[in-house]
Amino acid sequence: MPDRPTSRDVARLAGVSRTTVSLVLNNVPDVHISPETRQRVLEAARQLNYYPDVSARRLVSGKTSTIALVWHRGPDRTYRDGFLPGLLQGVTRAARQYGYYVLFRPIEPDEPDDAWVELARGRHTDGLILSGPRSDDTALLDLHREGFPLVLHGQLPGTDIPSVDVDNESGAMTAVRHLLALGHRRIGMVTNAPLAYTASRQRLEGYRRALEEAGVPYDEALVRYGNFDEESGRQAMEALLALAEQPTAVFVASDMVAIGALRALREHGLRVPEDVAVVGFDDIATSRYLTPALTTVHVPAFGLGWSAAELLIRIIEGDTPNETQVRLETELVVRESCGAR
Amino acid sequence: MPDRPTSRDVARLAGVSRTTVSLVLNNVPDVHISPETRQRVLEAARQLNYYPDVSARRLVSGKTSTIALVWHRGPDRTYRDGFLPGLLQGVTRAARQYGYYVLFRPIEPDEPDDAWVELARGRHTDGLILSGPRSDDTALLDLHREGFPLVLHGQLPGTDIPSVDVDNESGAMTAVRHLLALGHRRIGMVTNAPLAYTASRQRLEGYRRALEEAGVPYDEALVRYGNFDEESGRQAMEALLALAEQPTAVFVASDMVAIGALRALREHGLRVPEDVAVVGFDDIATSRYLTPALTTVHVPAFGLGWSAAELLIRIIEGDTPNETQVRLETELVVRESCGAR
DNA sequence: ACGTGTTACTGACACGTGTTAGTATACACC
DNA sequence: GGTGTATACTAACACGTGTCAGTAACACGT
Repeated sequence: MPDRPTSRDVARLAGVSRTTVSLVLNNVPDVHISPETRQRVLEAARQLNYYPDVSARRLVSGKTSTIALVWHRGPDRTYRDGFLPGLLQGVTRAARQYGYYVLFRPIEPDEPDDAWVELARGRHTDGLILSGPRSDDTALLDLHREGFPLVLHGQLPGTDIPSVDVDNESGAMTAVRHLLALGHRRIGMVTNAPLAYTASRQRLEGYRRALEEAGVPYDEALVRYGNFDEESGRQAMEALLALAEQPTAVFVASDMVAIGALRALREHGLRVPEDVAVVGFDDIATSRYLTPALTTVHVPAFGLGWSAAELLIRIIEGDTPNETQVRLETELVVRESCGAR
Repeated sequence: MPDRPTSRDVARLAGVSRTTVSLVLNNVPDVHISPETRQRVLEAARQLNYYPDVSARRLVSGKTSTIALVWHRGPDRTYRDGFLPGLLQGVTRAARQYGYYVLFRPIEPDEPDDAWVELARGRHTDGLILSGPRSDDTALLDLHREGFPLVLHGQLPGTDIPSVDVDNESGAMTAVRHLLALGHRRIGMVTNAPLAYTASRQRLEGYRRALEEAGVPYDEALVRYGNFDEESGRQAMEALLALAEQPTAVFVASDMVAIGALRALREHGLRVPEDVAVVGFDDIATSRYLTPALTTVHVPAFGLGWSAAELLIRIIEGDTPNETQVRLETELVVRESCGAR
């Protein structure tokens, strides 16, 4: 393995100083280099197959041109795994557009929650996107206070840390409005997760407001709580079916949980959508292939990734955006399970 | 934003030289530091919340402690997207275990195929995992010849570049053997992709060998070619159903393609598995939720990621493994579509 | 002849760390 | 009392780059 060429080698070959090499290769503006010299330097660099050492460049410039995506592995594994490719593609695409690299850093359950801080403190990256933030993370607040560029994917109530998320409440409203428009009045709900999760509370609130808007009284007996997975959906649906007055439609605020709900309905010999209509949330890849295909609320994974990265890079580059709390709209995807066709 | 503390600040506070700080914090062996001094240094570092600057460290040590996963976005988008989370988790887990970071670099269709070489040439990383390599990539061969650490995910016939892949042929054999054991003799096959792809050829070869082993003659009319997506599977199945003598079972070498095949069967009013048994390949997340649930060959995404990263890191650290062509075994997942239950 | 400005470059420093070679002291050994 | 050795540290260099201050040559107007 021959020694890597440095800018010194290029300078020697071109018969100029190292400074000139740097000026030419970086296309520094407002500096005069004769066309012949410029050409000689470029030719020498090409001939030696010279690539600048990014570590040295990082050290002297103080910029890493790298952002990191920190991925907390929580209990909602399945859903988030389906979400990752889109999000990551959005992040990397925006990063590339602005000339940044992307470091991917999952935090495994056996690691401390703040295992990611070294990325910031050790100058690994110029900024961080944190997916699935915890409010008890003091390191997070410290870094934000010190002005380190951060963007959250998901919400952290009570802070002004820039964040990107989907508009959960409006998404849930759209879903429930759709069921109301189809004539349903007795509409049950299964949440995606316990109410400790912000998204769960917001989706429930959307359900509530849609009912209110239509003049349908809110009935607590019709609300059950999912817990990310299929099994929790099955149990929640069982509970709703045990009611004296069964719902004619159910809004399940997570496709994964909805899969369990559909199974419970099938086990009870009930047809979807004829006997009970179902609408989900998330639009995971599987939903379109279910029988019946699941009507659901699409979450724009790519858009979230793109927005998060773009917002972060703006902050890094000192451009202070006037809106740092980005909420993307969802979209209702009508398939078979709601009975609209 | 106050200035970041450097090792010089720590040294000053602890009343020692910068060298001593480095020796203490890196726990350099075979060097004698008195317990009191050691304690003073650690205390000073803690007090200043000192983290070493990795760019400086990288520059002087010549090591980046980073590996990159290069992700070519090819035509098999859907399948590979489902594959990414597992692979990435495997890569990052192995990386963490050995103290490496992971840079994720997708190559978009509008980029040149060798857009990733700057990662190697510019000393961004100590080594690369390339997913979906192309054999016409001369930059790849150059780097390998120069001794740059590389591991391929997927195979590149005719080179000795270390690679990690699934044993496609044996996986296909297991699937077809299963159908043979269930009594089927007229077994069709739909490939996952055109035969230009190594994996397609290998899976077809597995089908062939399993038939041969059972004394069933190979009939070219029973073989059709998929092209990654659902629609190609539907068309291939249509063609098989148009045969005078229809198959009683079909091995579809891709779950995504199998979904299309199932749709064609449904459209023809045929029941699965009663009229036609189906076995897929890949075990994408959706397969278990199909109706009927798809029997398929599980591909260990996590294991592939883990193996690739571990192999790469071994190579980086100068440990020359005697086996550089890793082939992981698949596992048949029996569900409903094969009729074994 | 003189000052001014422009062009085309270069020398030297700085970034923050790891590491080698070296120094000063203390102590043991015959 | 000289030699050898272990202990506890430090001074100085190196990694490869970006950039600021400076310089030599030359043109130009008066």
